[in-house]
Amino acid sequence: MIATVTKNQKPKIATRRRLIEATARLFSLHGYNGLTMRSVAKEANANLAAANYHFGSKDALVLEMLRERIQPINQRRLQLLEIYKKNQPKEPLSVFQIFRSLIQPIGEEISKSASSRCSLAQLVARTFTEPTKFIERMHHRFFSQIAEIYYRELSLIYPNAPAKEVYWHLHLAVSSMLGALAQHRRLEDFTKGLCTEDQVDEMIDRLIHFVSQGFTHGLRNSTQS
Amino acid sequence: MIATVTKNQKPKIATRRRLIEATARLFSLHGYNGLTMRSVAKEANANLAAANYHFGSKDALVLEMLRERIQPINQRRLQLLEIYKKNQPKEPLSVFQIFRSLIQPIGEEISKSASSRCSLAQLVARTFTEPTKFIERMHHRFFSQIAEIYYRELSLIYPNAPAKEVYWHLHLAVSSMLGALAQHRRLEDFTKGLCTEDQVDEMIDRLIHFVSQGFTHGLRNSTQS
DNA sequence: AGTTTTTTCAAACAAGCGTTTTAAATGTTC
DNA sequence: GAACATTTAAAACGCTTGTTTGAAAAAACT
Repeated sequence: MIATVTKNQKPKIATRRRLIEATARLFSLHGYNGLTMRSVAKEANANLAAANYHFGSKDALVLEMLRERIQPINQRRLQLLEIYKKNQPKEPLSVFQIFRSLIQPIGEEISKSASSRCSLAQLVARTFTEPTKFIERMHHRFFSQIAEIYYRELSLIYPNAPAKEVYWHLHLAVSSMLGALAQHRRLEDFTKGLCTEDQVDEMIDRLIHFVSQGFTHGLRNSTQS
Repeated sequence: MIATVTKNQKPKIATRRRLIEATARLFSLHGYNGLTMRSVAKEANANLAAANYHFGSKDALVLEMLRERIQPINQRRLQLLEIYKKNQPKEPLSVFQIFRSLIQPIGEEISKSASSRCSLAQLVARTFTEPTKFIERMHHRFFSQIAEIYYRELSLIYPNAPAKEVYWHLHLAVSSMLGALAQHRRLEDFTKGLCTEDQVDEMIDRLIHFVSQGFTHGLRNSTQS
């Protein structure tokens, strides 16, 4: 039942790859419920049964696709945090640096996948709006630990601030980030063409500033050390 | 086919009401695709055919429900803007007041509907993530004009700022608002119980501050008059 | 070579979807 | 009470969904 490659590790990985890529495209366009096995098969030029053969179920297919997309972003986040820390071993990170490390990697991945730029933004954002149970599991698996890391970094800057206060604004910052990613496709329409959807770098840059400022100035009892 | 009440204006409005209420609950929980006519009928203790009889189609049912929810909020927004203006006819509105008028009405409606507090937040937020075409129509019908009004108000405060700049940050502010509404249900989980989901007023209050600060300090060339 | 494993393919499965259609039941008006 | 419009009720209509099946094709291995 399960595909186990014994020796030659690359017998015909093409189909499996195409299925995942197609899933990513269609998921970001239409969400979980809007994605059908038949549409995936068609988009990937594969047979309907292929997806079930390679992944077992629709859930497993989408989950694998998400894991593949999200994990590199999270690794890059931690990497950026480490880089910033090494560059200034004496002083603690700034709020701006922290949110830069959180948001920048998404921008990098969006820019990397040249075709259909906003699809990854849509994908990440949709991950937080889809109500399905398996997405809930997803969050606990991929986002809960990284959220904890960022909470710790921020509370290092505001050692006297109540934990509740830091959590509140981290929550708002993350929500803003996700909202901005989700709404990005509407940018051009919303601004009557003044801002175009392909200005991903500018969006990311502005978003980092926006969130940092909101966090810094919105924080009550902000007894910064 | 279409229900037209001739004389006695309230023949049996109960079913129609229950259908809309059920639609609101299920829509905010499961989105458009996750909402089925059968689940609506069951939730409303009505027959499967009742919804189609009263509204004609699933689209029309959901659209009517959304209209009923969104229009009072938009009216209240404009009303708040007018009130603030009357209270200070000489000086222009502040950024804080503008975003207060934008966000506060949602909090009021959430608090009003005592049962299932976060459902309206979910509902409004979902309205912006659902990809369905009829929701796109929805936006142009109910949100495009009010977005224009808020752009004008903000550009009154920053008369020298480029339109693009104001649009950019209004977009970010609105995205943050929607993100915060969408993520509200995750607040308790995200903050490990420190912040509870029923603290709607606090969330709204913090959100207004967060967004105002992000807008004010994030704005480049912010030559405030 | 031959054998076995892996992959593809077309077809069918049961279940759920929005909608329509019938009829009966209920309420309203004269 | 009769005639009417309005509302329920149950069943069925096509259609799409995720998944399974069984045989054919391809690839890998000895």
